[in-house]
Amino acid sequence: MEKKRTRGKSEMSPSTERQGHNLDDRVRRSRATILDTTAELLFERGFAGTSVDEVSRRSGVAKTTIYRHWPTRADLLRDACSNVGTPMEVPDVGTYEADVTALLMNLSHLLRSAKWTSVLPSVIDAAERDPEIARMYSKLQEGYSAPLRFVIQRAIQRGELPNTTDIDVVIAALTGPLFYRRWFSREPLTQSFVKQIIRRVLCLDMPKQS
Amino acid sequence: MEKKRTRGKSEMSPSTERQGHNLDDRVRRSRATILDTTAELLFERGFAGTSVDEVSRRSGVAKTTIYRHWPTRADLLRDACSNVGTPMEVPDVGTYEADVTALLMNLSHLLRSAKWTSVLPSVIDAAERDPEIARMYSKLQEGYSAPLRFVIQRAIQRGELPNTTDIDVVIAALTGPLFYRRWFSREPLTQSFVKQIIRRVLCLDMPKQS
DNA sequence: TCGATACGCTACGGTAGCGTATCGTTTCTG
DNA sequence: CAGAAACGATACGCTACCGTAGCGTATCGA
Repeated sequence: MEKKRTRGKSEMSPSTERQGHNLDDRVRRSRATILDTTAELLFERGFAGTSVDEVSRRSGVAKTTIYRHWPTRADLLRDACSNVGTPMEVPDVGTYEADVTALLMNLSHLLRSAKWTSVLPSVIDAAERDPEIARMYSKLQEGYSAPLRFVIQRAIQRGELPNTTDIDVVIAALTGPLFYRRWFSREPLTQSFVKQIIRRVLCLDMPKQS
Repeated sequence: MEKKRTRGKSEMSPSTERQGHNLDDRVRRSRATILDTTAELLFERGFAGTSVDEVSRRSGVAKTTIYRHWPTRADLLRDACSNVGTPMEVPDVGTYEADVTALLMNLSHLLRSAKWTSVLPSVIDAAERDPEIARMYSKLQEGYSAPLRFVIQRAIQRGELPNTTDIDVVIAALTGPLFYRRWFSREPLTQSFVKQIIRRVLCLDMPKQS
């Protein structure tokens, strides 16, 4: 039938990379294929809709092999989730405002188009009841917010922000509305919206209220 | 299978029971019990973890009876979800800032303690793939944001805000960070945090930069 | 009181999924 | 080339769940 195993570039995930040099090539290929297919299914069907049988069918890897590498379904899903997301680079455009704008525009673009965004509610839902997933998600979350945190810290050092600034509050004030728009209100996430948020949070133009 | 009846009360969807006073007491009791238990299970186990069998076991209502009122599990869950949430009252403290503060303090309290918050990610996850649930959730979301929308509109009429204000942006800017804190960053949702968000978004005191 | 309606109980068919076992085959390594 | 390790294929047992059927019982309303 259909074997969509791509033998081209065996790209391996960072989590398995550390033991990579000691590992059999077959192992690396299997793991990569399984993880890729699992992620793909997660994006399509979410956490609850992703089964080991389906991963096996779609990937062409025998179910036996899957269980040779992950003792249980939960372990596989956790492993596959722990790599979702798109690492964002730290911009250095010169000013705090420009940095923030670059970062948030990038983020809003991801929220609009990146496939992995469709699985995030599943992960958060799972984290609500599974402490292990909660831990895994915390690491993810750290990664998401790291660039923005860096930019804010740099702005403080540069004197663009008072050193009493609560960084976590600023992060929440800036990214929270984007996340809200993507998942909670489900309104379009336009560039205009992002700019207005930035203006408000950074208090760039002052409304005329006395 | 007889569908024609002596009385005009043939099959009614439970969600459209405007004629509740005409209903058999047994029907009202059954539906209420089933819906309550379903909601309870949803809070505990989320969307995927709530089964009809378990609702039957816990509620003591026969599974047959459940299927007499909801044709399928999805219908039951959708119906049970469509009532979650806590209706918030519109405050009238006098000023825009005070109104917003009252509302957001209330919201943050709900986000910290209300049981139904644990099921919201499940609903949002389901809405990501099921358009019918997406519609149902849209109505929920409208209800959540209605009080704040009203307060903002009133402030515009009072002249406290410019009439060019984009209401949806303000709603996102104010509530987004709270939601972010509750589900995405999983940091504590303190009163101090809420106040800082309000200060920033309303640009109350500001080190206007430059 | 009496008919209509709702309910409870039990059982069932069907499906999907998890995780294991067996055994033959391929592929890496020394 | 030979042994070891990994993989594939198939089958299986088990559980949970969905949704339905049949039939007897309880309850409502007139």
